[in-house]
Amino acid sequence: MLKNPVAMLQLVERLGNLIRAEMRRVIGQEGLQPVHLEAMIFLNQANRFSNTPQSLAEFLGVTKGTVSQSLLLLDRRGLIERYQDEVDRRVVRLRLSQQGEEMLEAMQPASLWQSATRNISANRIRNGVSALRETLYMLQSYNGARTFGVCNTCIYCQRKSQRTHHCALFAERLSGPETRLVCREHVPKSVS
Amino acid sequence: MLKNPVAMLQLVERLGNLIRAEMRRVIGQEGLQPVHLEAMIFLNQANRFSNTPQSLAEFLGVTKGTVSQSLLLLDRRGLIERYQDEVDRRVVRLRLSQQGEEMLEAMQPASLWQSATRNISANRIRNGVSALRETLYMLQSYNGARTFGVCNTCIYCQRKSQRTHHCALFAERLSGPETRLVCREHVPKSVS
DNA sequence: TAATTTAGTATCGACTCGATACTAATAAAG
DNA sequence: CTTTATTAGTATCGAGTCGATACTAAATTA
Repeated sequence: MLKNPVAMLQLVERLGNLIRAEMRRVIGQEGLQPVHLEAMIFLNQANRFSNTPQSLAEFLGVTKGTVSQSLLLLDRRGLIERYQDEVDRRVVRLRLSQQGEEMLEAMQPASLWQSATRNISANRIRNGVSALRETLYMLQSYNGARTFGVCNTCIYCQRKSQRTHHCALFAERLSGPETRLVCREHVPKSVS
Repeated sequence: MLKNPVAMLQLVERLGNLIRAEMRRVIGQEGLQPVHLEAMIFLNQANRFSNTPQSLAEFLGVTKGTVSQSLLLLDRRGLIERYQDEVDRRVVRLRLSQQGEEMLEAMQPASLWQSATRNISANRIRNGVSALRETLYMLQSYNGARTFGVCNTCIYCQRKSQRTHHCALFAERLSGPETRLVCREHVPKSVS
């Protein structure tokens, strides 16, 4: 019956709602919904093993049928491109279109948050990030959800030289920039 | 271009999505949506100055038209009761019905979160709560949103004796339990 | 007394979302 | 090899959200 964890939950819920409301405000005039912005943010960060409808559905926590509808809309609006995978011809690959990238760049969804956190001490934020991250990992492990972290925090990521890395799961080479992208197969190095 | 605040934003977004997905799971078989659960949680905590459709709309960050629809559904399901205010006959008062209270009690929406935070040090959680709270206050002040805090953290709440408090805004007496309810007119005592 | 504001409801259209049913490509089993 | 799963994705349906708009009725202001 600890009170602080409940307080944290309510803060996260309330902040989440405010973020969604802010998304609605920013994106509403484009005729989009919050989930569309979330999808675009994900596609902007997903690596080449994770830029599929299935992966996006897992990230958003919705069914593949639902995500298929949202992708239809984003495609109609010209914000994403869909193309078939060459190896496995069942899978569809997704990427932001030029227009999608420009829109995402233009609306800067994090700017308000940046202002809001400006006067909070770096140490307090670090502590907050740490507590939230740990909670997230626990919640994800409870329901078997993926962590969707970036490669350089993943147990499968091995540094080969100054500039090249290697993914032990997919057995493929990773460039430096690629190690900062989000992967659906991510397994966190340590749960600290 | 600080990285930690962005990390915190992404964590809050992701946790918010997971909480919504969990809500869907818990409440889906009742034929309800996440927003219905949020409304019920709010109504369970709202004080007698804040238990109205307007107040709920502001809390949820949606329009009064939208909230009116959700209330219609909750009413049809017998989870809330609506009654007219005696003084101002335009306003509708809301409260959970017996059945609504029982349902809310039964599904314990915070239980998974309690488990997830069990092994995090109290100090780290305190820091996290502090950072999140400050961010929330900043975001709320930016867009003029209400803080929706409990009376005993509000500048208008004055302690009269051991057991009775007084609200300087509404100029009314508050019982002890009432000072732990959420108010739409809440103004935080300090932004620390 | 008239004009304005406020609280709430009703209706419409676009979209989400889960459920179900489907297609097509791949993988597994015999 | 062929048959049988399994997997990735799409299509369709119904209930509901959500903003926008238009409305009613009560309260407030002029």
